[in-house]
Amino acid sequence: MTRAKRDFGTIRKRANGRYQAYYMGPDQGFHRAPSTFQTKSDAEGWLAAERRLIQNDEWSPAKSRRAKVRRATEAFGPYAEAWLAQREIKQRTRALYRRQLDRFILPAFAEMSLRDITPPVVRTWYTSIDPTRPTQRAHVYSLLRAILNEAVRDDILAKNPCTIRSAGIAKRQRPIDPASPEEIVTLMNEMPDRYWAFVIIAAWCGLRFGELAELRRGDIDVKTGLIHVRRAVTWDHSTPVVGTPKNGQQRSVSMPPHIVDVVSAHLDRFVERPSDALLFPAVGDSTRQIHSNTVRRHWIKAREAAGRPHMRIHDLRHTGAVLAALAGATPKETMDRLGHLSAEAAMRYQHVARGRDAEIAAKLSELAGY
DNA sequence: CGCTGGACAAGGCACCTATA
DNA sequence: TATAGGTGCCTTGTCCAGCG
Repeated sequence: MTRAKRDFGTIRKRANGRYQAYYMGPDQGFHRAPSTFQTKSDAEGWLAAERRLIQNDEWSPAKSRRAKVRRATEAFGPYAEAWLAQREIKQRTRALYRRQLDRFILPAFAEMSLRDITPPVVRTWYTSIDPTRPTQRAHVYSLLRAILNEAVRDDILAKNPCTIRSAGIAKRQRPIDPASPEEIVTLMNEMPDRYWAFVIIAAWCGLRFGELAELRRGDIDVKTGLIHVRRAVTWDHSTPVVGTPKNGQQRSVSMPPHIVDVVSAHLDRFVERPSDALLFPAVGDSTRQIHSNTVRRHWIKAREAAGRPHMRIHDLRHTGAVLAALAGATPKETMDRLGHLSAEAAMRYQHVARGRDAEIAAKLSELAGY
């Protein structure tokens, strides 16, 4: 029986002619190869591989690695179900993930073992998802990546096979294209007069639809020109739900002086006296908030007339943000006005405004005859 | 019968926080 | 500063009921 001592590990020839290898691990424990080897060089190869793991700091006791291999053959389906069940997320997000799993992810991967989900497999799957729905595609990809990231953290996978660059980022489809002051006037005039103030407040003060729909007489201070945005309405099926504005940010927005008259006339003509009377109530029920589809129906006609057939109601808010920036508001001031929490959101409008400013400067030069 | 307000589901965009 | 992981809300398309 020979026993060759080496600089890493030991190889021992057994009586039956096979070779056995073992070494002392970083954990100071004794680790033997799971089986003996036919040749000495096979044993050496095993030792070299173990040593590389230690050097790369990827080593773990062989026993637990075997457990890992077993778990890696676990099917994706059950793993994903457990992942979703254990996640602490909002009901709404859970429902979203459920749909995405059922429609896009499980049909492709449910039966596969985690180990068999390789980057090429993911790539092939990714290209099979409708690219004309980029937001959905990015979201679904993100979800798969998040689940497999958990498998990495669980030490089931060494690396996440979702390696497509930027695939999880949903780019905005349309550039921010605010309405000009002239277009705002046209849009307003093309709407029924009970919505004039709606358009003008959205465009010049940048309120969200849900904030406008929940505005009440008491929120408007004609004297100081302030609109207090304290609440917003959302819809749970057919029931209006009143809460704080998105991000929980209450704020007060100054009306530009030129719109105060329109707003004040609106209060006189269309709003009931009590301070909790809605500015834009549902038709036929003054206690109920207007439904977005009701405004939209008129909006679609108005935007055609204004030559902006693709403009959405929410784009009026963008308009408000860009106009503020154009008027010289700093990013911080724009944030406060719009109720943003992050500077990035405000900066987007600042950029658009800078582009506009350059346009205006160019027009001025034209006027001057250059 | 066309118009209007409204319900509803699904998709998309806006915007956030944490973290590397 | 970029990316990942979440969450909220708006838009779109379609269908339906009530009404003049």
